[in-house]
Amino acid sequence: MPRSSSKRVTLEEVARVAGVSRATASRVVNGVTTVDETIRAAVRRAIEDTGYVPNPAARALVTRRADAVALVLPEESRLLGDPFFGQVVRGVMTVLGPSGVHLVLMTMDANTRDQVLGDLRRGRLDGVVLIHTDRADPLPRLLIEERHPVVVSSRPVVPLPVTYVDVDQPAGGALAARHLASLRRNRIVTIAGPQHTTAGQDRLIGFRDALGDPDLPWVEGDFTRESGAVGMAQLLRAHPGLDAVFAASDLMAQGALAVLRESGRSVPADVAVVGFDDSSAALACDPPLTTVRQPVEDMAAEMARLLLRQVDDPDTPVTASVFPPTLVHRGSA
Amino acid sequence: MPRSSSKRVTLEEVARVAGVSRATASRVVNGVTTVDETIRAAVRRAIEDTGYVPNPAARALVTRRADAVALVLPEESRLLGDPFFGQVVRGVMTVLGPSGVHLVLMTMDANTRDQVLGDLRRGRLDGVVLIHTDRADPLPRLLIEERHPVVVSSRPVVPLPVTYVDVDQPAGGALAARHLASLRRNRIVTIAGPQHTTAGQDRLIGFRDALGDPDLPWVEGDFTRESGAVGMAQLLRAHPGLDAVFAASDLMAQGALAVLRESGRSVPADVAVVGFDDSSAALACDPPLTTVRQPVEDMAAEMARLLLRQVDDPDTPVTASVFPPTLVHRGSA
DNA sequence: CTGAAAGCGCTTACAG
DNA sequence: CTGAAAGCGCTTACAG
Repeated sequence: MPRSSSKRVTLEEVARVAGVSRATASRVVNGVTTVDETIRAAVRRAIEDTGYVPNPAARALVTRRADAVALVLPEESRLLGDPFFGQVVRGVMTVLGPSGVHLVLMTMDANTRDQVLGDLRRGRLDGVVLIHTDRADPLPRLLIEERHPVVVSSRPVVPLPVTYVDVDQPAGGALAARHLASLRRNRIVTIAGPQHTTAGQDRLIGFRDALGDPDLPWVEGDFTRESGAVGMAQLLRAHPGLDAVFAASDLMAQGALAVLRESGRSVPADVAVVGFDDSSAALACDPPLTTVRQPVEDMAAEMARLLLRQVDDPDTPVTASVFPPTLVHRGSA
Repeated sequence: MPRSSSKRVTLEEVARVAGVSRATASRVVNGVTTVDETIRAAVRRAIEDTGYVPNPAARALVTRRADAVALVLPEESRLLGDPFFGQVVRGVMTVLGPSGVHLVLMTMDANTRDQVLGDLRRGRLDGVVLIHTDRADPLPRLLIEERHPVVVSSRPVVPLPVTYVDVDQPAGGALAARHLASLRRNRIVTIAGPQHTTAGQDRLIGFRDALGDPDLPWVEGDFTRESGAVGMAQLLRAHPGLDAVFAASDLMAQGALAVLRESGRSVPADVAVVGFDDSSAALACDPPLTTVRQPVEDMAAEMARLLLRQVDDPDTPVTASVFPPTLVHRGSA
């Protein structure tokens, strides 16, 4: 039973109680296997008796490990409170928790870049997971240059030797395409995501290729509801006879749905609609949205795993981990 | 301009470059005011030139400060992804960010208690903010006993000398009561929260007192949608003529709304409904819910502030910080 | 397999 | 106002 000692117990005291050197006590604490069994037992008991807990600062000073990594989310307003964010945090935590590594939460604002770099340089952070970094953000490149462990949440637009985790975006587009084709729709259009993002590009490519229609009508949105509405209106004007639309995000699908309703078309009878993300918006839609789902929590866990691996071995080669999307069948298509 | 030195720069080197002792260099770094202006400038320049960043582990070893606090959320599944959670994180971050204190995120599971206590004991964490701790949870008491800085998110049910932040719950109940009274409703009922929580008790008390009706019909729910539905059905059976209901949570109000609709009553024409929390559920309701709002983000910021104060001075007296609720007027009442 | 010793990079009484 | 020195609590070559 640990003594409720008011004084802080150090390894020194454990060594004294166990009748060994501080070095040996340290070895037992750190699970070095070469220590004699009897001695090990004595040290164990001493630890129990004294209620010893190692001082992480002292340890970090020599090991140069903080046992803490940062999770950097876009900007305050955007993701916090979004269920997507909750899934990311949960996924990361499932792998960090057991390892005792601290999850330090940050949002990307003016000083976050400096703080992250500073914390990494001074060894206050071992690595960082970057969620949805803007393509113009210099942070990933800076981190790579300084050789800090980092994992990003999607394939970078500009080629960069960085480890990332992503959903198979083209496959997601293809999933939507095949579903609409199976419904015998043949006047299909799409509201694509921003073409300066890989998600935007790849979902469009995958969708178009699976359809085998190089002339597929499409407009570009920016993933927001508003852009979905605008895009839908445009498409309706140019192709009044359309009978199916794939929106590269649930929010855009939601915007499209509203415009379709205003135009007097019913979903899915007149027009089938498929979204992307399986966000909370998908369920809020009327009818609920058929959509392409990415396994966010699993992906986040994988990001944490890949990061920890880099922390353990800085020479771990850069890798990409790509997850298969699935189609969630609901009322809209 | 900082040299991009490959070697880690220590205070030792700064001192050498500036031609002073390590002690003096340290004083400049830490903003000690008694240092001669000329010397201070020299050290500043040396820091610039060398690109020095202090090693937090070394500093922590002597100052016994981790400059990190934990935010402990209920359990994985419940809060993550809830907008409420996003507001809490944001509020805490607004005060932590500028001070450079790390926000370590944890959820309450089997080993969280041990981890928090361990991290606090070994100085890896300076303090902890506890959100919605279960009343049976021994953690708050343990933290107090070991004199660790802690702030909890609502008044504890069992008296405990702990600093907390809460909304004025009775005032919230009163707000709902006065609003319904102003609508000339006179067959008012309420679905109260769990009576083993202070929120549950106080919202009921405030509501009943403001109404001045000791015989107010009420049932007890557990804040969930399901319990709201069950409670509404019960009340409807006993008081078919009711014309207003106050639910102590938006979720319960949502459950009540469904039951009212099934019973053929229209809201707010036949029955006025008021909820509590102003959660996302309030907006998802049809009609959107009139509800009592608590300033979650401000409250979270205050929790962080109170925690930091305790960290700075362990003898800071225990305090309570109570925020006024407001009524958000929407369609349901 | 074990121990004596050096060293990680700071801060802070204590003198002067 | 400044510096020499001790000390924070560990880990880890290096001998033996």
